[in-house]
Amino acid sequence: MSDQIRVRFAPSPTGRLHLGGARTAIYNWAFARTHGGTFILRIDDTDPERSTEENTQQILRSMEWLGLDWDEGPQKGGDFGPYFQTQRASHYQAALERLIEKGAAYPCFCTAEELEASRAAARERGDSFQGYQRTCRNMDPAEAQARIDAGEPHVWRLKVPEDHPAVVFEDAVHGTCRFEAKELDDMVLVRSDGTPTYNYATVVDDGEMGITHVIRGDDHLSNTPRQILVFEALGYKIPTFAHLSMILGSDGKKLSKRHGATSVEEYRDRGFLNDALVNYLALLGWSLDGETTIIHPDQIAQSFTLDRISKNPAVFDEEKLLWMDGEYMNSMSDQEFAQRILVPQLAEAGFIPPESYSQRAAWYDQLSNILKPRCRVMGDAAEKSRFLFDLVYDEPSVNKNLAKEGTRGYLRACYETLEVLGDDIWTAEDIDAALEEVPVKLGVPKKKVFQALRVAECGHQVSLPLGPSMELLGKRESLSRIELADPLAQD
RNA sequence: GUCCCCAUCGUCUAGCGGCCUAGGACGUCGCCCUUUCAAGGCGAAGAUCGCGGGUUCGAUUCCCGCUGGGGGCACCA
Repeated sequence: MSDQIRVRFAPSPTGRLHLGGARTAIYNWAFARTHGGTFILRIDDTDPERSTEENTQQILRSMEWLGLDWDEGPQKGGDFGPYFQTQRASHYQAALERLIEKGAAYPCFCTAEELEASRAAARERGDSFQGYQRTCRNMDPAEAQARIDAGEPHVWRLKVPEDHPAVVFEDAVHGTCRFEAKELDDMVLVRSDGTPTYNYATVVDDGEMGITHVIRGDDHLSNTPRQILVFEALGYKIPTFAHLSMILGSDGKKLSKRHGATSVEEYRDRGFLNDALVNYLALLGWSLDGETTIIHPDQIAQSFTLDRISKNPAVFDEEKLLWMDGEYMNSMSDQEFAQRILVPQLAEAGFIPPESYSQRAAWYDQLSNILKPRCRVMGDAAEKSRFLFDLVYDEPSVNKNLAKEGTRGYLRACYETLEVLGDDIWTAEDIDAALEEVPVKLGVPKKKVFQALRVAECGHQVSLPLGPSMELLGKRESLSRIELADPLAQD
């Protein structure tokens, strides 16, 4: 029974995949995976004005990057295609014909102006119902046909049964939802240009694709009763609905561009890990047990249930995402971090050739080891290790730690101590051990000595640990950096 | 205007009538570690569970009203 589950994510290619959409996709995917169901990707491109091929590709790439693999859809195919609404015109047409035959749809010749006027009048009167007044509903069929034949523009509307009872459905996250039938007017199914409306196309597709659970944004909750009416008219099995609350910006308003980065690819480009983003987004409105926060995507794909989805809208908190991304980085092995993050980042920054890992694997692994706990996003890796490739003195750091009385003596003492170390024992432990004696001998606070040396070696008063950094730099380079800094120091 | 949805620390949340002197996580603030920055360890502050009525021996949990947010009401999705 559980293997019968079929869910879909149906984005409109009117823009990039944004965080809200991504979360919806994650929930659908995780739900399908957890229950051994089928995850379908469908492109709802019925809006020719705003839909673009580029956006479609963009969305597919974001889905792939997030690791949300789909079983049916673009690039995959499937038995229920096509998976682009623009290619499904014949299905909508056929469904409309069935409705007309059943007397469940009728043509309406009202113009947009007439409808607007009627709506305005209803508002004037203070009517509670301001929808379509069913002007054309009872038109003589012969007259209607004559006007159609004469080429008069018309739309097709759903003929909601006269005495339809209230529409009641059980939403998986909201519980029982009830809408009085009188609130629902005879919605437009097909526009005068022959294209289907969203609420119609969606139902035809969901019905024909055998969707069992519709997991989507809260903004569709009010559309649901309308859609149910269409499901009924078409004789499709009505799926279970699960409406997700919205993702808000820090000001409590719906998340939008003015809150900063909102698309998946922006986060990818800023160096976030896909798994961390999926983990974070999944937790924005869903919880495993209320205690666990780090849940790997493959674990989410094994334990996702609809009953643990929260009803409240959630504020997107980038700080927490940043923290989580750091957690994912820090939990990688040195080797994985080196190959997946460090080397690519250094190559991108132009410090090393792209294929240099194998030549100095141990060196990169070692660097990764001290880098990992200090990174929140990928870019930090190159930024925090650039001093190894390109020494740049930070003015404030030099002024505060190097351009001070006595520093020349500190550096020389360090130099002399390190110089005598054999090349074969140039390890962080040896370096640290040897250096330990310097401030003691000089009788000065170790902080003064080490911060001066740190700036000499790394160019900045904040850096990776000194010993390991010098080991990575090598004896020759480390010593020459001390000499190089000599002019900056003082007696 | 009307219909609908939502309401627990600054933020994400646990809670599905007594286990709650409301738990976890991010963030914040201390302390420890320490030659910097992180990471890690320990700890603290932070929520009269939006407000007011009920129901009940007992409400964060159930019901009603209010308030505050949000969404729909299109030949947009």
